[in-house]
Amino acid sequence: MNTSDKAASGRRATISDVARQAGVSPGTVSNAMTGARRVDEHTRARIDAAIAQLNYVPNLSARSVRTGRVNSIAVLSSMPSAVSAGTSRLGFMMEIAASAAIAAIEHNMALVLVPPLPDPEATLRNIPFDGALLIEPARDDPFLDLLRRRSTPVVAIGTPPDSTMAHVDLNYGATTELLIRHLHDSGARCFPLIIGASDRASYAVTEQAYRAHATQQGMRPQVIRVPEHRGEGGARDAICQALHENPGIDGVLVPVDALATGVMQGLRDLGRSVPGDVRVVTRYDGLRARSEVPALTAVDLHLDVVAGQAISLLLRVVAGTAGADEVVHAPPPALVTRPSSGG
Amino acid sequence: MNTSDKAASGRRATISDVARQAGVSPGTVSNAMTGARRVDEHTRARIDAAIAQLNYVPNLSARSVRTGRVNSIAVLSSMPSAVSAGTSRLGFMMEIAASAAIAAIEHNMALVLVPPLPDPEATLRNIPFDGALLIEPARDDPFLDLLRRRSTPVVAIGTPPDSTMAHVDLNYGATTELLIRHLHDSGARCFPLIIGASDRASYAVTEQAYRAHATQQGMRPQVIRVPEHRGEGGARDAICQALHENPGIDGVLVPVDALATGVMQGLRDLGRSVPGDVRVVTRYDGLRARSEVPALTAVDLHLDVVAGQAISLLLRVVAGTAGADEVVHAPPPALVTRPSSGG
DNA sequence: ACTCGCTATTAAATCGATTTAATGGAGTGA
DNA sequence: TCACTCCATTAAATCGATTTAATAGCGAGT
Repeated sequence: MNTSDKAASGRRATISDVARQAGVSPGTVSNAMTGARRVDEHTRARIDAAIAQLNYVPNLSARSVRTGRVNSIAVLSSMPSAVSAGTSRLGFMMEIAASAAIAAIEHNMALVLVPPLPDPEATLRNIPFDGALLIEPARDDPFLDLLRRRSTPVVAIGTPPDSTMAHVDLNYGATTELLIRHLHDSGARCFPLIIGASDRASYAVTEQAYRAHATQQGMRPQVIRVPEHRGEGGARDAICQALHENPGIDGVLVPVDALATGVMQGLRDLGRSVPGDVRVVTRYDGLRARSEVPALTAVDLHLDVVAGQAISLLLRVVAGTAGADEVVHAPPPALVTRPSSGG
Repeated sequence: MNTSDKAASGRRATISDVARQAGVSPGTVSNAMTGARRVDEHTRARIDAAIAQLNYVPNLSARSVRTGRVNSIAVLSSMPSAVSAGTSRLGFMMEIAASAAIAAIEHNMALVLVPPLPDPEATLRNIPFDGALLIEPARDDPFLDLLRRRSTPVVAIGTPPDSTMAHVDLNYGATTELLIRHLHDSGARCFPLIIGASDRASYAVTEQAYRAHATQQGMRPQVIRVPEHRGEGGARDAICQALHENPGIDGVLVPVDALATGVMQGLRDLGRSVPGDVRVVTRYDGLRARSEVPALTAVDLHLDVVAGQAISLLLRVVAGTAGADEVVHAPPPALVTRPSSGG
């Protein structure tokens, strides 16, 4: 059944065990497995037999020490968990992660999940990865700085605050215009924009598109910024106050889904009907948007495609065949009409 | 700013660079970092200073070669993707993964996502992990066999088909009884059970509880098994045929959410109203159940808690402080009443 | 003064792979 | 026959950490 004492002693077979069994040197086994150099056909056959016989599985850590690559990609999001997680912990990040995991594995890369945490530095110190997917980073994103210092390849999903970074463009402008036009078409003439208070490109672009629409339509623009860490509660308070000051509000543009459910709570508290009195639209078409009553009109961002684009861009950055500031564009967003806007 | 030529040459600092800078040996630096042995207070201070100065981050692969541990846990699901993923790729697995990632990181473990794939063997060969979370394994689960051969520690979520394996008990029996009682209370007197065709403990236990109810209430039991790979379509066909043969059906117990949405499609096709003509209940309260119209009555399985239980059990199995057949019990399931059952 | 024990430290071995530089043999051409 | 190239293979160096076994220094006990 076997060759040496060591190999029989129950521990995992090593490349040397295989080499001994096949009557070759470890280097040759390595070449046969990785394909780094040619190996004679007959020799290769003996090696393959030995591998099968010893049930050999290469030690990936040992390989990584030499190659300097660990074959894994991290998905990072520093969005406060009040927003990114919520009760069911699903959402934007997990939807991307699910598709990214599949795309990654097709390139023999593992996908590791790095949830938002109080101490990002200590967290990253213990997780090995060759590159990272960073989800909609804010300007003061704690992960971003760490990754820069480590000079780890990064691809952002969504335009990053400083544009000197490879990313997948999520078409923030087109998405906002889609939502605004729909709000307008569904009869809304006076609607505030509710966004988070941190400095994200998505907020900036959204605000810009919103203000453009307002001036064009002669609507008085009202941009409400809610601290992200307050989550739903902050949005609820915000809409209540806004309606108190201006009862004529007949719609709300609230791109972040967690803030949207907060708005819905506020409207229920005030006894306003949706979509009768107020039409509500949000951006991300996730669990929250769909299980709200009534369900929220949202946008299909094609996140499965986006995840695939991000992974292949990242792999190219890691390999050095793409610049560290290359940009790819997500497919055009598509409106998903639901009852919250009268659809 | 630095010490040796090598350290200045732009490459990542190693433990030797730190040692040189602090005027000690690499072994002492290692001891200071890992806490394996005592290190004098003053020495430690010099080492900490050197670490900060050189921006040293330990090479995790090198560490792993020695320790034999890689500090990561895989989440595996071999449920065919027609069921586990679906359009939006969310679901049971991702909900567990999200909470498990947080629980894992709190123990300095990374969580890697391993989606269902055509070639499980090749997949696992390239992913390093110390232990695995296996989601509701079937009897012929391809991952299970691989993990056994590698003698990798595993914890199943949900009772596995052969019970010789550590797992978190998801209370299949109690869950089914909850759903059946609710169906009965909502007026259903003749309802089939629709489950997948593969050999899972959840199906077996569910079927048993269902048959017990049937004999007790004098209802003719009808258990319909749908091939899992056919997903929604299979369930739609199944309910259509069942209603054709027996128009008196006034409810459906369909625990798998992907099959439940198939049933809803079938009922729409036949023009049956839900919950008016037929009451429908499912088990997993995910995206599908919530975004169905009308939304489906389901069960809160407390998956966030379950994920935490699974991770800590797995860590104990890895450490050897828990038997490879230990069982922990999930919190009792709670009914989530929705319109599909008239709630 | 001498031994014993204890602590902090170090030099060297080790983990399991990849990669480099060296080697031997076969084939070619003059 | 000799010199030369080409090829598959190997021995040894290497990656960066941890761990073992050895050592120096010091204080206490007799």
